[in-house]
Formats: sequence, structure tokens, C-alpha cells
Amino acid sequence: MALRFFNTLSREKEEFTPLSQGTVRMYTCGPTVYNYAHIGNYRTYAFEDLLRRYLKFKGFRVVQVMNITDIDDKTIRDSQAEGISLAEFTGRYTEAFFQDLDSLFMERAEHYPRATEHVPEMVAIIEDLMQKGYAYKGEDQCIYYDISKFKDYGNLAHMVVEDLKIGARVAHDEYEKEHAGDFALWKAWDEQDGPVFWETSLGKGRPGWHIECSAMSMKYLGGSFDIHTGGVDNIFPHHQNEIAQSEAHTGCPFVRYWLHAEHLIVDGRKMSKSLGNTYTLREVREQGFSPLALRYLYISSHYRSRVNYTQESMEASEKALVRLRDFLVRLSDISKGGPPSKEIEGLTKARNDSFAEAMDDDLNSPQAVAVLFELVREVNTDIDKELLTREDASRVRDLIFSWDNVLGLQLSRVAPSDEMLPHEIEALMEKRKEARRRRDWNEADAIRDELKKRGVLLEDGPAGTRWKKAEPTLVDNK
RNA sequence: GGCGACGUACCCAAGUGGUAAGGGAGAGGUCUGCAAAACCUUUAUUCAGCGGUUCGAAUCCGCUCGUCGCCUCCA
Repeated sequence: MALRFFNTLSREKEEFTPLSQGTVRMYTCGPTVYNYAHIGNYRTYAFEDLLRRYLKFKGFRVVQVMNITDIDDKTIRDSQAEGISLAEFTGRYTEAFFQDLDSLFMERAEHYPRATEHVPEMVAIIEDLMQKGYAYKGEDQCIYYDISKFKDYGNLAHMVVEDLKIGARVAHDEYEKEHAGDFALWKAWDEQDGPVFWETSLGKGRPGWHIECSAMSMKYLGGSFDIHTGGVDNIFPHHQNEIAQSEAHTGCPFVRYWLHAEHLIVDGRKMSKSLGNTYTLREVREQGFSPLALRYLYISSHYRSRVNYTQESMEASEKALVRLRDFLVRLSDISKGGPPSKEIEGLTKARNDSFAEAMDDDLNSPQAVAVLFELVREVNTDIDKELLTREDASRVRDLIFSWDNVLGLQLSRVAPSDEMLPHEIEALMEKRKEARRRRDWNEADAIRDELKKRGVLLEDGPAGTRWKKAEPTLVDNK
């Protein structure tokens, strides 16, 4: 089975092979730390997390770089509005960003370079671009990239430069550029920048936005690397500009596979400040949903489709997770001895093939999740028939854990039911057991209701009474 | 104006030529003192509409309707 990705460059699914065998180098556009990131941002980061996890599942070593944009118009503007330094301001949101990554159980990338720490690298590229004639200094002392010099400009976005409706969103006179499509590599200092500037050979000023990604990706990954990702809105102009800068600088192909994630929408509508529906992770929690349910929502639709965040879709996600967790608890309760069965061995192998087949096909995670649920139902049926031995259960559990290394739903951390309960809860359970023995159902049901109020749910089965917490707890046993 | 995407059940969502996955919700049933969990059955003769190609179309082509994205610093 071959791993295939939809490459924005060709608009086709292409078989994936890394430049150097066994290692994948990928650059993932990270946050601009001027605010708390919203659940739409995390949709893209979750896609990138899924990508890196699946590459590792396939046996690749992954070197992932995610930039932290800690200087741009917004960070400067908003830090000044608060009257604090740029570093203090961006530090706050950078920290919050990493906390959110942890809450969503995203793996850490290998590098998180900050733009402010790579200005010399950017300056070097800009100097080279000027020398080669791809860049010019405007009357305003800003340095611009001349897109007319780069013959393939528009190749990623599949746009013809002449067709661009100039000035659709930016005032013509905002910058003194030769062409409206030219973009700033270096912005000359002005009073609004306050203390934020670098004294360089290019003059006093600060870097433009696009150049940081070229400089930092190539520094950590080389002039040509395997994968570059981001949200669809970055295709043009950001990623197009990165190509123009990088390839003009190095003379070799910049990125081999461009992958872009579609946006998340809320209640069927685009997130926007005016609609007041740009939720942060904190707000998701305040609505009573867990970050893991959000993660489930993310992977339950394909990354190139829009995903719709609604009350209903989040409730469905929570319930789906409960079903998976209940299944794992059920597996761990199996004590039947005996040899492992050939049927379970065959089933797990077949399902693992289906899982990989789905993920190989451009990360079809909804299909992969469907395979997971099929397995759950099939094995549940076997458990009902008392066919499953402890060894079979262990095999199934191992398979699900290996999938979950990709999906990241923390199924291996589901609290086992032999966890210690507070004494008074245990006493109540014992009391109920007595009541049931006396067939005093009123008493037994009253105790069950009482425990439910305390967040403990009871399930009576043939092997005795099982309990679980209403709110799942995760244990750190990884 | 240019380029492009999408429209599958009550909701979410796979499926790109071989006869409609999966999750949630609803209904009925098995099990259970009851409940919960689990399992079984059930809910699209049909994939926005209309034509065409084909032995065969949700899948390919054309048109129509509808929703949406990008077109210069938004994930």
C-alpha cells in the first residue's frame, strides 16, 4: 500500500516518497501570537498532528518545524495598546498556545522557531534577493519582492497574475510598490512601530510576514524539503510568496508536497468576530465539552472538508468517545482463560489493513474511525457470546492502542475500573449489594441514584456490579 | 469580473464506474428485578434537479438550481 497525499501544487493525489529515505521533513505554519488561538486554528494544527502521527505510524522519522510569529502588525499594535513590551505580550499567548496543544494532546514538533530570533537569517535572504534582482527598495524605504520576476508566480494558487482583481481588499496607496501584487520583504521603521525595530544592512525596520517562513523552514529543513502545510487561506498569497522567495534564493524546488486543511465553521457559518462565534478552547470547555471531544470532531471529517462545530456535533463526539472508552473497560474486564483464537488474529489483521488503507488514502481519518467502530461492534458481539479470552482481549487492545497513537484520543489512558474509590462510595456500594441480596429494590435504586449524583455510574452485570465515573478521568500511564 | 470547491438519511459523515461505510438521534426486540452497557432488527430502491455516455452512474460528461471559498499579510 502506498501513502498518497493530495498535493495542492498538482491538485491531485500523489504517492508520497520523502527526499531522504526514512525521514520526513515538514514545515507547518504556526500561530501569530496576538490572541488566544481559536478552534479553527486548532483544526489545522490537529490535522498536522494527525499527519505527523501517521507518518510515524508508517515508520518514518519526522522532523517537524512550526513557526511562532511573534512580530507583525497585529502583535505590535495590540502590545502597544496594552502598554507592554512586544516580548511580554507575545509570551503570554505563546504560553497559552502550548497549554492548548497539551489539552488537545498534540505531539510537540521538533522545532518552534520564533520570528524575532531569526531576523539575521531573513536579512541574508533579502540581501541575496536584491542582488539577484528579485527585490527592490521603494520610495518609502521598504523592500518589496517583484513578483513579475518570478515566472511561476501563481503556480500554487493556480492563478494568473494578470487576472488578479487588484485592490480588492487593500488600498492601492497603502504601500509604494511597483505592482499591487508585490509584497513587503522588509518594512522600514515608522513611528507606530515604537521600540520594535532592527538596525540591519537593509536599514532600520522589521521583516515582512512571508519571509520568516522561508528563512526558518530552510534553516531547519534545508532548501528543499518534503511537506509544507497550513490552512487553505494560506495558499494565496502566503505560501505562493514563500515559493517565490525561497526558489529565487536557492534556485531549487522549495517544497515537494503542499497540504492544506479546510476551515472549521460554526453552526454552518464562517467564524467571525462580528458573529461572536470565534470560540477558543477555553470557551469550548465552558460550553461543557472536553478538548478530546473537539479532537474527535476534527478527525471525524476529512481534513480537506469543512468541519461544522455545533452543539449537536459536539454531543455526538462526546458520546462516541464514551462508547470507545466503555469498550476498552469491557476488554480489560475479560478474565476468560484459554488460547488466543485464530478468528481474532485474522480479524485484527484484516482491520489493521483497512485502517492503514484508509489513512494511506490522503489521511482519510473518518474512514479510519469507521474501521475502529466496526471492530468495536464485532468484538462486542464476541464478548456477548463469551468467545473472547484474555489473550484475545489483549490483542484487540494492543491494536486499538496502536491506532490511537495516530488518532490521539487517549484511549490507552482510560481509567481502569479497579481504581480506588473513596471509602464512603465503596461503603454505599457494599450497602447496595446487601440491599440487592435482600431484593430490596427501592433501597438499591435509591443508592444508585445517590451515587449517580456523586458522579459514579453503576452497571449491574452477570459478573457483578461495575462502576465508572460520569466524567472520564485519564491516567498518566503512557 | 477571474479561479475553484461543495450539495449523500432527522443530524454529522465515508464512498469517484459494479449496485449506498461509520457515529449520533429515533423506533422495536434480546438480556436485566429495574436501569445502564452490550447485541440484533429497523430508519436513503437512493445520492440537489434535468439530460447524456455506459451492460451498469452517487461516482464520468453537459446544463440548471443552491451553498461556499480565494483573488495581496485570516488556520
